[in-house]
Amino acid sequence: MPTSTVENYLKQILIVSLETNCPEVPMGKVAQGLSVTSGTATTMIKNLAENGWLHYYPRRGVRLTRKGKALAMNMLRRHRLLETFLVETLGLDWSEIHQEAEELEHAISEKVLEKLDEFLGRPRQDPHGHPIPTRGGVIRRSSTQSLLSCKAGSKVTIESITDQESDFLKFARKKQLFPGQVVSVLSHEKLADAITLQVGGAAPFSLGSRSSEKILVQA
Amino acid sequence: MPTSTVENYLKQILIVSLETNCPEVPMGKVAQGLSVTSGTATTMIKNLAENGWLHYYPRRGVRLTRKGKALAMNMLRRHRLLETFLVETLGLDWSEIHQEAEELEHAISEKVLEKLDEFLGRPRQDPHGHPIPTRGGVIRRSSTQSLLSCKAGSKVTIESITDQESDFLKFARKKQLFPGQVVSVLSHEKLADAITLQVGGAAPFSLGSRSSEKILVQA
DNA sequence: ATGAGAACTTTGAGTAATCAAAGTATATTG
DNA sequence: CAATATACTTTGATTACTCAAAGTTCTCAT
Repeated sequence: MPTSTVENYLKQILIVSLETNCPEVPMGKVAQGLSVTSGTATTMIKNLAENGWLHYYPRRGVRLTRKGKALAMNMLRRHRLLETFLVETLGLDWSEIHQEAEELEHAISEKVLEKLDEFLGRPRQDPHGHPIPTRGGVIRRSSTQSLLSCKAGSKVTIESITDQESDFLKFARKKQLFPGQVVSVLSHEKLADAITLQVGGAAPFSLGSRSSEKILVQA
Repeated sequence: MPTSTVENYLKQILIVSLETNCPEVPMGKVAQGLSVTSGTATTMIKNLAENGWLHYYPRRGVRLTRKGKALAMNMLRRHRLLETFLVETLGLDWSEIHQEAEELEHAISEKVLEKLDEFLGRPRQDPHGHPIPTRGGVIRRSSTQSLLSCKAGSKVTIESITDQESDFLKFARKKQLFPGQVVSVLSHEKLADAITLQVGGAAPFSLGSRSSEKILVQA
């Protein structure tokens, strides 16, 4: 059984490699992400390599093995399911759940995790809008997701606008809604059929479901 | 912040002192309850004493300070609330929750614990029937005795099962021995060390003293 | 191409927890 | 009371981290 330190290192490496879209992660990022000195990271990484969690290329970086990636994905799944639980079920604030989940993810068993997933209705995204890996360790690409399905508090990047109406596109452009833009979902009132958004530092505004489902986003 | 090892030692000492109804706990019980060698327990206890968690009387035993008892009670609260959550909300089996809670209790924050308590409707007892300490660290005691002290012919209600062994709990459930069940004591042979019971309409069966003293009841 | 600085590794030491085995005190029992 | 068994403590070693500080390699700008 891997210790929670091992779990943290692997998860951190996975997160960086997903962020940078590159499987090889430099040592500096590892040390920095885990708030340890670079010497500590080197020692630990050599140990992880010996145990088959990753490949270590001295002075260049690190790359997860299949086994390492599987565990890291599982940690991401745990983390994101727990965050979902903390917000959806217990009503904790969006801003305070990360640290909580960070602790709990090492303590929850596979069995409890499955029950939790079931209880939550097998959510596809956490409250931040990040995709939750499947039990098999796969991240379903969320590009088909529309703004309509985003939860309040999530932060998403616009991928495309699925409408050719020039009026709508003009409106979208005026509101800075175009691919690449980062949008904060301030609220999502299902009953009022309204999503309130903010783009950059501009004033917040609302969209109805008709409009928001035309906007495809990525977490 | 105490480590989870510290938390475990203190909780174990509290449990034994509640069971034996005596605040002083011998080293042997500590080592045994935590599955460590006696030497390990001695070393650790000396360290706990230095940090004000307990008083250490060499070759006699150990007694929690107010500070130590407060933390231990808090651990018991965490443990029992988590067990309740695992059974009530996630539907885990009664017999498998102890080990799960054992891990989670060290990872859950005070804030999440309060939200959980609220979500569960501030339960007073866990699924085993054990009382859940209040936030202030107080156990509301009810007048209970063990099945061992019941006379032939009496009819009692099970309040709790004071054993965490998964095998025993499975057996107990098979025999319908769980909190809330009404049990008729058909006979109690002191010399044969056997108590014969009937639960509901099922066939009568017998328990030895070892087992029957683990079952706490109310008249 | 070189020398300064960044990025990384090595070394030596510390902490928290553990065990096995040897040592010591206390209780029991002949 | 002495012999033994039980309960406990001490000692020395190990594991899994961690840091600070010294040492090494690489990159890139002049």
